Amino acid sequence: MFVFTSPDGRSFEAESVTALEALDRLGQKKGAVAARVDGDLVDLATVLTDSSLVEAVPASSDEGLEILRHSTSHLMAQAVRRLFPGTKVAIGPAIKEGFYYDFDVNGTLTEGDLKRIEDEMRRIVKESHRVERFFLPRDEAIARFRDEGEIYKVELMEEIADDEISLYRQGEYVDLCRGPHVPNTSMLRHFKLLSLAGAYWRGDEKNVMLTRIYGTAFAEKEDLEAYLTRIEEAKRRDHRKLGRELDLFSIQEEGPGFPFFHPRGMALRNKLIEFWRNEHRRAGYEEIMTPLILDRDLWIRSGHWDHYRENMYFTEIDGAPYAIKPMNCPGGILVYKSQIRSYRDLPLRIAELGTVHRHERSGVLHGLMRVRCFTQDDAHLYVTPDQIKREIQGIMDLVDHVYSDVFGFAYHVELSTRPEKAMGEKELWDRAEQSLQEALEEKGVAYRLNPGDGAFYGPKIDFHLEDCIGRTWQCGTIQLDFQMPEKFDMTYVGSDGAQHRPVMLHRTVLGSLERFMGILIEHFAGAFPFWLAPLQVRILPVKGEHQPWARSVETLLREWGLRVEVDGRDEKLGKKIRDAQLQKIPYMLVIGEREVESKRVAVRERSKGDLASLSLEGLQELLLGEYDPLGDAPSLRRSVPHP
RNA sequence: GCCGGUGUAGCUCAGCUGGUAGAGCAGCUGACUUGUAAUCAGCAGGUCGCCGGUUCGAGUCCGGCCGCCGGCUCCA
Repeated sequence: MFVFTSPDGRSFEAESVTALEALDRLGQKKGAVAARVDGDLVDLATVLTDSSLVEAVPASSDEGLEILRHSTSHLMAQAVRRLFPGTKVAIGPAIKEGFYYDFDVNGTLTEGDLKRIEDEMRRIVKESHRVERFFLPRDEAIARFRDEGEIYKVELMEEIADDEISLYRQGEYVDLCRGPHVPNTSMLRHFKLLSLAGAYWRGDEKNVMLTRIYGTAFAEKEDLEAYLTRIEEAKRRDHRKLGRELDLFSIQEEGPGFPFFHPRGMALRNKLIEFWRNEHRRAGYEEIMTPLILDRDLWIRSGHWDHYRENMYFTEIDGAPYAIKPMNCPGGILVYKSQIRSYRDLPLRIAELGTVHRHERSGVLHGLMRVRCFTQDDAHLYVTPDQIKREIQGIMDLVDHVYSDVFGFAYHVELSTRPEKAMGEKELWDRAEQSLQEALEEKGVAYRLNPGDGAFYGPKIDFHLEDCIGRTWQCGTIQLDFQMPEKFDMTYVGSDGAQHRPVMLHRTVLGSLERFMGILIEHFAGAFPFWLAPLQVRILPVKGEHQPWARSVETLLREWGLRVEVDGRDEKLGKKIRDAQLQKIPYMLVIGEREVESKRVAVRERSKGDLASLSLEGLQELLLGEYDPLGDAPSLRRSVPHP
């Protein structure tokens, strides 16, 4: 006899039961899609052959959803196989917000086919097939799938070491799978196929391209609907859409990947730069600027020619070869080398808002997030080996301050290690990777390992931010580099009077102004905080005759250092308010007869609505009291001139 | 770069099975003189992404190229 116990302490004895029976007898059957037995996820049909702790996995839990989605991907594969005979199936996992399955279809699938596939899926659900696990000896399983032409599954099975292969059957459909799955196709109700995409077999562009179908599934209908609505809502925050609506920037056919910044976008960008300069001055950085175009030999020497050439643009000057810089480091290094450096100068923190050009493949361009010309908020730190960790941690603090304190972004950290085409010796890389890891662990920062994704000259810590639909983008980065100092024979004079080799840190905080602005736009849905808003105040005269006072107030607010304009159009107030709301301008100042007479303004805030009628002193207190990370910037003068 | 989709006025979109383009908003002009999310009327605006082909005739069909969108691969 075995004893089966539930987490809440109930238990019973039995000879042998299935997980489902156990859950039933422990009063936990309802809503379960699988069971957790002594910590392992298993099918409900699994026969329990030892005393164990048995727990239900409800469909709505994270694990339950994953199982539900995984099972739905199988359901989809079954439907595709029915509708498109001869289709070979590849891989179909659950992912963050749904699932996908990759197929090798004869001919092509189009979005119109998704509906048909969904209909077939519903038919299979109605047919109510049991989803059963069974095992075959490895050779037998391989032979069986090979006979059916399932070359992708065969390839996967050949890599499985076990003698027995785990398979699942639902109706006529059999798939290679570890499970667990829901016990019956009838449990799959609330799903939707979302999109169609190409995907390389095993993610390698040298392999054939398969057709991937993305979909999602939820335990409850409302959850699915809420998800679909959320995706729709999120699309309204898309920075490409808002960039056009708020007239921030544009990208033209004449320059794919080369954004044009309009006056409003420039106001935002310049404010961001001002903020950035302020933070870096405080953090002990100096600033330089280096040329966009430099002799090709420099890039051969730096290793870019060997490791980065396909991403570079080249040109010629008086018949001699030059390159447009894809990175700022070589230029920065020349500045370092322009004089003899002493250990007393270190750590040397030299920042540069460096505009770089990189040839990105056409299919990857994406609004401001992925462009071919962008300005990095770069900096290079030249340090002694024993300063490395402290400087790395200093940068991490700066990044966290900017992301968390100032903008309120959630972010995650990755440690990217030695790539395939790395420059330099492995021991140096190991040392560098270890330093970064130590810095992270000492700070207690949670991070993901991203193997093989380092820069060609060094490993890096990456800071990733999310866009409106949850895609993540690398923004900040800290790269530890032992290679360039060698290549360029960089030195400093130590206290011993001898020459020593500095270590170099490459880093960004925002990443690039372009990408960061994209994130900002999506994060705030275009409703920027007051200090960043391209236009902070719009003054709305009720009638034409109120314009003189409106203009006076405008002049005054300019004096205060604010970005302000008057809506002098011959329109009704309601229209002016509507337009200002749509432009997401933080404050509207309504000026009518009452205001002109009393020398006041009626203040409307974009999210709070009509606030109050204020005197100019009261207005100044309100506006200049708004949060501003630039603090007591001298441009904000405090006196109230009387117009 | 690869796979799928897509490309009509500044923006959002109509345009059936081929018969040389239409709406709303925005713009301009005029009237209205306006108080917290759209005043009314008129006018103007398009080589239908580009190139080529089929056809008596192409926005519509075919081919090539370019851009854009979603992925993949690659990256700040």
